[in-house]
Amino acid sequence: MTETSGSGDVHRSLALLWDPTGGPARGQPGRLSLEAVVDAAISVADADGLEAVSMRRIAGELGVGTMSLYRHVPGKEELLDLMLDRVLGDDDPTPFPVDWRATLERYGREVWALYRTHRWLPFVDQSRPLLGPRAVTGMEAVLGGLTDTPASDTHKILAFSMVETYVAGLARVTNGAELAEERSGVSTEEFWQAQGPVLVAAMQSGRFPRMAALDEEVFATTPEETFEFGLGVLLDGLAPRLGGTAVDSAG
Amino acid sequence: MTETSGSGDVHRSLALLWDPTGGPARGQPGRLSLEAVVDAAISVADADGLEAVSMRRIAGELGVGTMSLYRHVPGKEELLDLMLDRVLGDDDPTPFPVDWRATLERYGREVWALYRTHRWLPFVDQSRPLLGPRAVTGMEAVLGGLTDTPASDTHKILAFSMVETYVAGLARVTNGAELAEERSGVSTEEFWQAQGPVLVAAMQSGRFPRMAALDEEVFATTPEETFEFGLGVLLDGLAPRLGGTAVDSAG
DNA sequence: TCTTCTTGCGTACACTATACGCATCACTCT
DNA sequence: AGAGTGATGCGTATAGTGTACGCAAGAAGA
Repeated sequence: MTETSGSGDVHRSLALLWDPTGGPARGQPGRLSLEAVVDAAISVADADGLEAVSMRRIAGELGVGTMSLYRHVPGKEELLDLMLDRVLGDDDPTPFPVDWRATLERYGREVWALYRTHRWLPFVDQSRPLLGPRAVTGMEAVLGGLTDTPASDTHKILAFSMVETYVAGLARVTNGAELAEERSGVSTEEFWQAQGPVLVAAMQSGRFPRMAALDEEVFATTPEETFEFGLGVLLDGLAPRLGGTAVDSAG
Repeated sequence: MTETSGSGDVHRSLALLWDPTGGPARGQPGRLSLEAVVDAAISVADADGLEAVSMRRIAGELGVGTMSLYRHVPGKEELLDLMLDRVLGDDDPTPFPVDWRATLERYGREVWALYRTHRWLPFVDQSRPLLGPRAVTGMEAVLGGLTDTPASDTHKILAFSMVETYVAGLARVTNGAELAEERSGVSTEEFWQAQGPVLVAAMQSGRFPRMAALDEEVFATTPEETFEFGLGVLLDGLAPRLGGTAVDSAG
């Protein structure tokens, strides 16, 4: 699976993000809308993955010509940015408790759930995130939950984005494995078994004693278990930097 | 930037990874070799990024016909897998100290350095990692450094891959921003300034008081500072699970 | 020498994004 | 009502992608 880039024309994308009003009421009304295009793209991505999202496919899904899409979206990169902001959800989030640990924990779980629902999401490049209204709203809500820590704003942002980065990375691995399984028809188990013979030979060579001694079930950890482990590590590691108090738990 | 997938024909790739011998000495000797193809691909990726790595481009770089590459590599996905194992370096790594914290710290720094040297690397999908000889060698070395912890093998692997996942995620963001800057000619600063007007308007709306109150320099953290923060958090968070002792440091 | 096997590669096909230009139609102004 | 304006939908064309197929050339074994 190959990475997909966002961020084309910044001004144009921002305008579409913050001002989705239907434009001037001159000329033909138009049966196609920006919202319809973005929604169709998300449907395709949810159903068949990010690499199935092509302009032809979206247009076909909507029953219009391919180039008609370009009347509402500057290009594919901008479309991806719009998809990102769209899936963040419409409604105002329920406020976070004023408790940095509970806030970051809930935020981590929400992001994880979101990335698991839209499995293409962690594969969209976010190195230049366009700040849409929903993204800003969500960030504002998280900041509201972090007001109980004496840490600097810089540390708050660092903590916030570290949770995001880790969860996105884990979701990439998890979703990638699932999608590869569905697409190739080769299950993850079969995939590792296919590597078996070579690995067995390597193990028997005696060059990798510690790897050879590993129990097989070591790699059987479920995504949810991995996520819980990781989230716990993050919160415990952030504690000395945000809480000023001792570590709360261990697992 | 769009995500690139590895993992095509597993058996074929594994054979190429572990047995790069030149094949039977029948027929024409052949001036092209697997190693040359992989090296050329890495050169292109280092110079112009992952999306510049096309079969035509690699062939052109080697002065051969495009389809000649397919005599040595089953396809592009397999080529990416081979590139991955190749950049892990040839030589045996210097052994890790028997100290889980020092080991994971050094491992994290090495992975970070590697991902920063080959900036395309964190964009290659690793959800189905092919275990090449160099990858196995590296993992064996890390396991050797983790023998001082009473934690289970499962927890060792979890800790190990958590460092990998986080560093890869951070490198994706960092490298992605740099590459976008070089490719588009729009600097990161200009990019954020382009978002300025819209964001200022949003801030002045009063709907985002906490975001509006953020100091500007909050987003000026350098990649290295972010990495150091993250690595410290990880090690501190892993301590109660691996060390059985109290937290060592805070920053 | 003749057969066999391998390499190199030209051509073709099915995809991708998107630049350009034209016909169509609705609304606004005269 | 009629003319003018401007946006919409979209057909065509271009430049790129990965790769299946088949053929010519040449070296080693029989």
